[in-house]
Amino acid sequence: MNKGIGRKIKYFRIKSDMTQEELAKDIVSVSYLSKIERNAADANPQVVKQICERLGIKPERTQDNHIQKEVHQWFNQLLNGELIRAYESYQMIEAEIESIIDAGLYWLVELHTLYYFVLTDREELAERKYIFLQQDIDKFNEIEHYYWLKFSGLYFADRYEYYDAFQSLMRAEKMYPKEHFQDELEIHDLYFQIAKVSTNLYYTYHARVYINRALTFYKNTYRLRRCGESHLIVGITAKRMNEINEAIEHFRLAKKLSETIKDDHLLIDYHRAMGDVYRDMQLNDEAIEYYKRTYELTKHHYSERELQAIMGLCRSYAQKGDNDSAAYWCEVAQQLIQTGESFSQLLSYEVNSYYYILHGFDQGFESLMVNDVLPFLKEKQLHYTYAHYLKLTANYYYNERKYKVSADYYAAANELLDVVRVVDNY
DNA sequence: GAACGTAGTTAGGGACCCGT
DNA sequence: ACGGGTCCCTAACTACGTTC
Repeated sequence: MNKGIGRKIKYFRIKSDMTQEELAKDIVSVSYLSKIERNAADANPQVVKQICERLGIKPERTQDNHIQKEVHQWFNQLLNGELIRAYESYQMIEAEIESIIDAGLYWLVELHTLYYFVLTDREELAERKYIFLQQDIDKFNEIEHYYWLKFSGLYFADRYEYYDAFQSLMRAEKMYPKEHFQDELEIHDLYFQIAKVSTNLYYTYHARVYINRALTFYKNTYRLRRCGESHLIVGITAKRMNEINEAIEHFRLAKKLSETIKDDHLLIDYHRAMGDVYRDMQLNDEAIEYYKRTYELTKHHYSERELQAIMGLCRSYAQKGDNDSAAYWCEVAQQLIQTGESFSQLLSYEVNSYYYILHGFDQGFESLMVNDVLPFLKEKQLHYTYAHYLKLTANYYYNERKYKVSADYYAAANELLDVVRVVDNY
């Protein structure tokens, strides 16, 4: 009769800073309250009434449809990335927590809140929510568990922990509760996210397979922004498979879409992707034009994208042999990092290592690699990037005439690249 | 069919265990 | 030491069978 009330009692007891002993006093024993809270005992209505009175809440369940509607609308807004509307909904939902617990939506709301914090860049809140949810994994039902895997995956990805993100998202796909969803939006969102993470891990084959599924769906359902983002990913995979013309074609499609829907982020990413292609082909002047346009579009937003644009310029000039210009942009990057905005650790490390590349190596470089960059990449299991920096370190040792150490680093790098290939072909 | 016996179930409590 | 959870026990109640 009072099934499910335990969760509500526990929530409001903790909220009012009471222990089980305080709440149970003169009503039931502590151990019995513990059972009630865990829904292991179906308590006498009189007992429940007394407990609820002490907590100042209503013992009866609200059979209100409107909150269910409200909450599911919020879930959809998050899925569609409608952040402004999601923000408004969140304010409303937060105020109605009592009804949410009653409606059995408690965990689903908590799980989506994790994703909401990730989407809105509130890293600390997201971390706290992640740790909080992690303690209750065993209480999740099938659907809640699916969302746990998906959202913790996206949480990892947001922290640049792509390897963990990949593992989590793949597990989510395996246990995707098909019967629960009427349309195919959810599964294709998952495919899209897997593709994005795979791209960051250089799992080109995986990225290609998943993004094609997502793109087909987004095309058929006219989700233009996602189409654009998908074309960029397809292009990046094509570039990595040396299909340069195909890559450029997809990037151009993304650009067209970005103009149609007036999406700045997409337009910025297009220019950067084009810059990357031309830099790969050693056409540095063309690359610089695209990176400059990217920089103009992002300038003074103090964002990750701005820093990426600057580093694109730095790399291109360095590759071109124009060390003065490269040093200038490296300096700009260093100043941007010092604004205090939180940039990805990886990008900050790259800026630091470019400083040494451009101004000459010294012990500082060795220390940066051995103490910071390499352990960081190893821990985050970013194999591909790790291999890149291992090679860079190997080069450094080679120039220092420390051939034995250098050879070891080269060997380690090659071994890692094999790991990436094996995982990607799995 | 009333009285009694017995086995099973459930609300509830006390002692103890475990992690912090 | 403290808060919370678990194990095991008891009391009360129920369902069912047996006896007179």
